[in-house]
Amino acid sequence: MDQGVALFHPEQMDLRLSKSSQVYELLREAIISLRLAPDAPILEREISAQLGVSRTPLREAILQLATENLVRIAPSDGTFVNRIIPSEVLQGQLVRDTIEMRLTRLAARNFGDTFEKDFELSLFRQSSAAKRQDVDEFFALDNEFHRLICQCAGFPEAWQTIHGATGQLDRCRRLAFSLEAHYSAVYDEHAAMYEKLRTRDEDGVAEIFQVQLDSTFPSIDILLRERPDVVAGAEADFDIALIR
Amino acid sequence: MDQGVALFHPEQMDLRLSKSSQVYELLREAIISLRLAPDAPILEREISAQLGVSRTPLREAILQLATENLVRIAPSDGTFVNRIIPSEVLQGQLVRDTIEMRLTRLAARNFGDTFEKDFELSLFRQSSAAKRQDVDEFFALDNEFHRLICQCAGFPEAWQTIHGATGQLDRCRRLAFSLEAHYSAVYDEHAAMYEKLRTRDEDGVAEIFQVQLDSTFPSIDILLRERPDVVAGAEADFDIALIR
DNA sequence: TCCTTGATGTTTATATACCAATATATCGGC
DNA sequence: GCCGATATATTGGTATATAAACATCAAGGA
Repeated sequence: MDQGVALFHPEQMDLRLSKSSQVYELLREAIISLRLAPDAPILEREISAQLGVSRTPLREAILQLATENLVRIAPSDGTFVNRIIPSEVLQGQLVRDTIEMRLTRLAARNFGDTFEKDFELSLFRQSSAAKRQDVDEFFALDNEFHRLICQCAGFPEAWQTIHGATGQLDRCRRLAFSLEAHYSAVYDEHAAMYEKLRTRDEDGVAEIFQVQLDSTFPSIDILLRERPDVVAGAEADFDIALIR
Repeated sequence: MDQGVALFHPEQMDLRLSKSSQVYELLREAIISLRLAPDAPILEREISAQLGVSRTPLREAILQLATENLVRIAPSDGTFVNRIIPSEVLQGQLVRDTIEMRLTRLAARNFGDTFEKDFELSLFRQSSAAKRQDVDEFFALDNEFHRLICQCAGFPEAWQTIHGATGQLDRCRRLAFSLEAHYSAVYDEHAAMYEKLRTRDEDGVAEIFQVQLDSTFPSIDILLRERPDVVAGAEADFDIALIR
């Protein structure tokens, strides 16, 4: 009813996972990429029909998104995609700046040779996606790269914690990325990080990662300038000094 | 069938929340307190009957617990309480040591007088629970105290991230607590932290919090000595040096 | 003896239908 | 135009049924 063309199709799903997980991944990607825009309603009946699943797994997926504050469930009213909430973007930045930074240092300290081929494959795919200017793919590979670092640090489950706390931040980074398309800069940073990891240069990898983290702040500026409509509240809420 | 007496009763539930959330809190508390022991099966039919809710909200609660790795869902086999997983205890410690430490410092920097009464009420209730030697209550208030600090730091949602990452750690702390019952030491630390927060002494509060964080390591020793049966894997897996 | 095979029962995973509660929109009356 | 009754849509929760996967164990053959 709402859209002329359906946003979701059954063939998008990854059949190896449970239905709930498949639907969750699909919805999350749609929200992060802004294909599902802030304030857009999520109709259980409509989406379950589009995807060919029942309300049960769909509801489970939506609940998960609600715990990440990506959607807002208003009982007896509807479920809606949340706008980008400045304080939660900053919270995500705080999480990356603390845990992920610590894990990245640990990964350098404990780097094991068995990860070499994983990193090299990841970097190759990144360069490939960069050449094709494929935002979706590159952004997914960016996440995979950092998840790989968590594994390398010996705390693979920690990625879940980080990922669950950076939904709002990801929307912001992703949007800035699609507007700026600075593929090569990010690729170069990742390649440099890998070199430092491989040589167990803890301070070296931390320094580069800090640069990448700080590049979020210009992204926030871009977001505010280009798409104030997707942000909740006033510009002043982005008080970056709060976390420095 | 499994137990002579039912672990759960309908009257335990907090009616202000949704059924899913009520069941989630109840199950989580039971797991953290070890009333639901590791390897114990969680039967959807049985528990939904005990609590007087249908399988749908119960399942949603179980799924949430599964994302925290407190339970393991084996499709077509059963759902079981996980043992305490050393690497995830350390991960929880890592999370507290990084994010929560940062937030605690922020709370001191931004302390607002409106929080004074909240802290004072919390401390009063802590001392009351300590007098009564009420482990359940004191442990819950301990968590509430740290959550309050997150609020005070301006990132109330961040508690969710911390809480979701420290389930395994909490079981360990909680068990050591019930074996040691060092109520007064923890209360004194909290009172001292509040004093430092109130006077906006960032380094001061950080120092005390660090002491409290470090007290986890003796707790791990207690856990290994007294209850090796609830731990997954070998003692050697607790390689604390990994995160120092 | 050992291995394979298949029957059987249990459990989760999903689907479906239905009811309750409630927020919102609609529409009529003034 | 404003207000209130009513209709409608949506989530929350219940109940039940079916499917699919798996563990277990007995039976049977090499």
